[in-house]
Amino acid sequence: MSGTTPPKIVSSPDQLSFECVQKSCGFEGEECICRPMHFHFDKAELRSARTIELNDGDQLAPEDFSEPVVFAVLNGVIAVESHLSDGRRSLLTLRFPGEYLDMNRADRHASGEVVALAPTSVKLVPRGIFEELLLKDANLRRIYWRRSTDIMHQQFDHSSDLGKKTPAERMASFIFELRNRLSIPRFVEEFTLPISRQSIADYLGLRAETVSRVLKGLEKEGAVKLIGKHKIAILDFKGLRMIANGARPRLSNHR
Amino acid sequence: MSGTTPPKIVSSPDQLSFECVQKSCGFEGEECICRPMHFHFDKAELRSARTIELNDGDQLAPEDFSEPVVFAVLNGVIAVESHLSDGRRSLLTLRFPGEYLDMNRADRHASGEVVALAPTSVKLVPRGIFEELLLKDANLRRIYWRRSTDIMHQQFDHSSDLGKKTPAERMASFIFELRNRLSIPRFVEEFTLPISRQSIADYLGLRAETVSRVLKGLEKEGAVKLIGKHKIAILDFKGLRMIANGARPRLSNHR
DNA sequence: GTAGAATATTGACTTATATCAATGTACCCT
DNA sequence: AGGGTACATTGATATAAGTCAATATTCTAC
Repeated sequence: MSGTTPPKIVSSPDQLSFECVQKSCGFEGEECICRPMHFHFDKAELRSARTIELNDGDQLAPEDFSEPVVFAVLNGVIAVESHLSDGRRSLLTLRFPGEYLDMNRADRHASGEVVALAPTSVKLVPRGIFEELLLKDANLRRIYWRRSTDIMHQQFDHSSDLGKKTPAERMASFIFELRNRLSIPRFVEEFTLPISRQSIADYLGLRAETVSRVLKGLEKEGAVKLIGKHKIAILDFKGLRMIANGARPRLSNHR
Repeated sequence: MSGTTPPKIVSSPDQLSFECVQKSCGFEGEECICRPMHFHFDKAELRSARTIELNDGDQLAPEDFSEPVVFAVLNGVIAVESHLSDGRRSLLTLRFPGEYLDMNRADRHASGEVVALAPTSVKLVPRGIFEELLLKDANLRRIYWRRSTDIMHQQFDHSSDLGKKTPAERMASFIFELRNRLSIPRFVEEFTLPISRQSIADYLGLRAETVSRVLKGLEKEGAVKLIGKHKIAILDFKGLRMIANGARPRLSNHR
């Protein structure tokens, strides 16, 4: 019912922000269906919640975990990062604008640090306050429960990527994951890779060199087109989808 | 406050059942702290829920997903299983006795089938009924929310295993994961590997042959002892923990 | 606009683990 | 108890992706 028609954006904006995502989905305000959590985090009760600004590489401070919290990403990207004792780095999960991350001190100790992978602002809602709100608001509850299982299944998909897929297949999956989670609409052809090659590698269980080679390989295959270093366009949706699903016999990715 | 003292079990029972887990934790009834969800799934409101019996390899039937459900594992093991188009199999997540799995039809379509990896019984609670109960029961709610973030962080840990760990490190992590999730108490030395080598491999993103070799390697190192094919004892906790955390320089696992 | 630093790409080489194939062992059923 | 099937182990080999090192590109700050 919003009077506006979808704006004719063909490439998504560089800066990752909720407003951009919202705009690119073609709807506004309560009409925006792409990131439903955000609006609920924006309720009056939550407006008072502290907003934290982070730069690329910044870690959330320990004191931000002194009680269980829900982080709501307004713009940028955050990740849960873990390091093995010898320094190997993994990014266990990513959160984009409009998404949230449940954390508490014990969890953090177990699984890793929360870091920003770009200039980021997150709203920090104490878990207790959030739970009270959940109890009062059936609609929020419905959305939250729905979203929670979505997130779990995102993690499952990610495990599937890491467990048995080749680098090219992981990369193809990741490109679709980005497209979905950034709510890039159909009519947008090219969009920004919001994190560095190194971070992509650490998320996909690869080395940065391999990410480079695989991206080039996908480009040679005609599946995608790289525009500069940080933008990508999917040229062959079907082909890329097949690669992501492991349908292709094999993709020789080395040179 | 329970009058009973912990039974002197030194090896855990072969059959994976809630009663066994409960017994091996050394407490009984409401005193049993190891698997809190189970008792709540055992409430009067849920007793009416259908129980399904499955054999090793059985898939939950599509009609069991016609509405969103919570599966509560009473005994055995279930897994979410996915297959890439060329047949590669992954086990995305495991659920042991006392644990639960949220599923709905859409999820299932996205992430895979639910299968049993052993003779198993699961209680099938319609999501709607479960949510009503959650609203009424603050204690259940607390436990459920707590458990939900635990499960999420279990998935994170698993991603960390899959992303950057060597086969030996994954295996070491998995042994601890089993020990924890089966609530094997300290005084129990040996316990049963509840799933096949192939399933371990598919959960850890390895091949069955590699699992074999790695287990043998860990045994040679003196970290564990294999008793028959399905029991294992941890001999060197600290050493195994170091391997799991990637602290060891490297472990030559081939022959 | 240029210098310097950070990030990304490319190349040559190594090796861990997958693969393929054979053998061994456990378990189930009659 | 024994025969057959499924599961697990062991061995030999190939290769995908990691590693190390050099070069190129992009970004930032002055």
